[in-house]
Amino acid sequence: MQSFLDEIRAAIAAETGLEEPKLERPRDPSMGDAAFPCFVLAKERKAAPPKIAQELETALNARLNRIEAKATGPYLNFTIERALLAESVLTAITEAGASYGTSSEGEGKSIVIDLSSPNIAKPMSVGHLRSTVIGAAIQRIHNALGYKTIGINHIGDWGSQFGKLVAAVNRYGDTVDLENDPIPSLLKLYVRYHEEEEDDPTLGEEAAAAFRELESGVDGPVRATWKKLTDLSLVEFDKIYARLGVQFDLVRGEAYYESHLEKTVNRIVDAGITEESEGALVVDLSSFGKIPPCLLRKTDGTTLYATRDMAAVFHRWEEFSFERCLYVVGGDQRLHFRQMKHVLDRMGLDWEPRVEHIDFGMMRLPEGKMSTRKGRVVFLDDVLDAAAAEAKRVIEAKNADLADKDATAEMVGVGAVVFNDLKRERVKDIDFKLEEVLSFEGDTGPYVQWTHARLASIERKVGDVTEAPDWSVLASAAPILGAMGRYSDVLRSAARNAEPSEITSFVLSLARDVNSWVAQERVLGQEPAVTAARLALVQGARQVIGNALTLLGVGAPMEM
RNA sequence: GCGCCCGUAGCUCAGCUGGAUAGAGCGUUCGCCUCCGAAGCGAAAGGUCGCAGGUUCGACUCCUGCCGGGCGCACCA
Repeated sequence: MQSFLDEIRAAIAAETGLEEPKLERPRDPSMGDAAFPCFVLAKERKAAPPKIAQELETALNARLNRIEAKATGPYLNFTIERALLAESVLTAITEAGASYGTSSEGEGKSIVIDLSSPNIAKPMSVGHLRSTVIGAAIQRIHNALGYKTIGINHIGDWGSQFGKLVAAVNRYGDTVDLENDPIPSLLKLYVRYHEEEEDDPTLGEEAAAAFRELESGVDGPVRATWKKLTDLSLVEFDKIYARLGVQFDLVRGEAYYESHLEKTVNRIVDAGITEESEGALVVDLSSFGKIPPCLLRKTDGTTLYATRDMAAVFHRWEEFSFERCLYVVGGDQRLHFRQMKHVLDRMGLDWEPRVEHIDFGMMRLPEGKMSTRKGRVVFLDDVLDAAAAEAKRVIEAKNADLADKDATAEMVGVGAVVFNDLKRERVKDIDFKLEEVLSFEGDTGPYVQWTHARLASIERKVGDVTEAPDWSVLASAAPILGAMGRYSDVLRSAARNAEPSEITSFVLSLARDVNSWVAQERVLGQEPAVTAARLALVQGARQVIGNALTLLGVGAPMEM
C-alpha cells in the first residue's frame, strides 16, 4: 500500500514540481484509494483547482501503471487496479503473518514506560485499570516497531501514608487477618486510621514518627512492618496482572530510590535553582507562569512525591538514555509532571522534552470521583469476575458445546473490560457504568473477538485450496484491503501519540467492514479461483484483527 | 479566585498534519437465521459540530473571548 502511495506521490512530484505532495483519503472509498487536492497549485498555476485536476488527469495516467487517476471537482482521485491491490496486500500479510505491520524503525532506541503504579495497601480499583492497560498497550505497540522498551511499575510504597499504616497496624492490627486477607484488611486499617485521627492527635504523631523512622533507614520494627505490608500487597496485585496478561520489566517502588534521595536533592541544589521558603526546600517555577513551586524537602527534612520522582527520572536517564520516558499517569497529576519537567528545564537538561506525561481521563462514579478512603470504589477484581461470568452466560446460551468454556469466558470477559478502557481517546473522562462494560454488542471487544472467531471458522470449513486465486473478484473488498494496507501507519501513529485508541478504532472499523463483506460474499462452494481469493481475504483479515487485538492485550479466540 | 483538560445525533464516541454531501455504536422503528457463527447483517429516523467573533480560497479542525462540565492549586501521593 505504502509503495503505491509513494508511486503516486512521485508521479505528482514529477508532474508538478511539488516536493512532497500531500495525499489524503477520499470521503467515500468508492471514489478511490488516494486523493490529491489541487488547491495548493491554484496560486502558482493561476487556475481554478477543478481545471488543474482535469489537466493533471491525463498527464498522470500516462505516468502511472495499473493506477488510474480521475479528476473529480478540485480533487484528483487515484484508484489502484483492484486485482493488484488485493494481491499485493494479501501476499504481504501472508508472508509476514503475526509480524505484519511491525517494523524495525525503533531499533537501538529505548522507551521507558512508567505504568500501573498502584499504591500498596489499597485494593486496585477500576481506576488503576487505566494506567495498567493503556501503558501495557503503549509498550506492546513500541515493541512492534522495534524499540527496546522498559516497562516499570513504579509502586507507591513510600511516603507518609506508610507511617499511618504502620501506626494503624500497631494499634488495631489484631482486629484483622492480614496474612490471609491482606488487601481488605489493609483497607479497613486505612479507613479506621482516618476516622480516629481526628479525635486522637497522638495517632497522627505516631504515624509521622513512624515515617521518619522509615526514611531514616533504621532497620527496626517499623521497617519490618512496612516490608510485610508491601510483600503481601504485591502478591495480590500479581493475581490481577496475570489476569490482564501484563508483565513488567521492572517493579521498582518509590522505596527503590530511597538511597538516591540525598544525591538527588544535592544535584538540584548544586544546579543553583533551589531556595528556602517557609522552612521547606523548593524550586521556584514562577518564570513558567502561574505555577506553584516544586517542593523537594518538607520542614521536617523528609522528602516528597516530587523528590522521589526526580530521583527516578535521573536514574532512568542514566540507566537507559531513553528516547522517550512516558509516564502513564492520570490527568489529575498534570501539575505534578509539569513541575517536574520545569525543574529539569531549569537545570538545563537537554533531554527534558523526552519526558512526557501520558495523561488519561478520570474514571468517575455517578457519585463523583473515586475515593478509597470514602469507600467510593469499584474493585477491579469484581469487575473482571462479573465480565467473565457474563461471558460464560452468553457462551452457555449461544455455544454450549464449546470445548473450554471457562477459559474462553475469561478471555472474552477480560477482553471486554480491557477493550472498553482502550476504545476512547485516553484524555476523555469515563463515567464508570458496569452495564456498559458488560455489553458485548456493537463497538466492543467481544464484537471484534467474535469476528475473529467467525473468520477462523470459515477458514476451517474451507480447508486447503491449491488453486491460484482470481484476485479480481475482491473488487468489493477494496476498502478492507486499503485499511489493512494502512495498518503499519496506524501503529506508527499510535506509538507517536501514545494513543492505543487509534488501534481500537482501526480494528473496530475493520471488523465492521469485514462482517459486512462476509454477509454478502460467500467463500465456500464457488469456483476454486474465487474461493481461493476470498479465502485469502478472510485469512488476511483474521490475521490483521488478531495482530491488533494482541497489541491491545485482548485475546483473539479461534472459537467463542 | 487562578491554572490545565474536555464540550460533535437522546446516550457513548470517530472525524487523518484545515479540504469534497459531518461518520459509527447503543437506544428507537422496520426487515433478515432450510446458505460459511444472529456476540451478526441491511434499512429508517436522529446533528445550529457549546456560544460569539477572527484568520483562510476553504474551519468540527487554528486564534481570541465567553458559557458548561471535570481535575488541580506548597510541606498527601
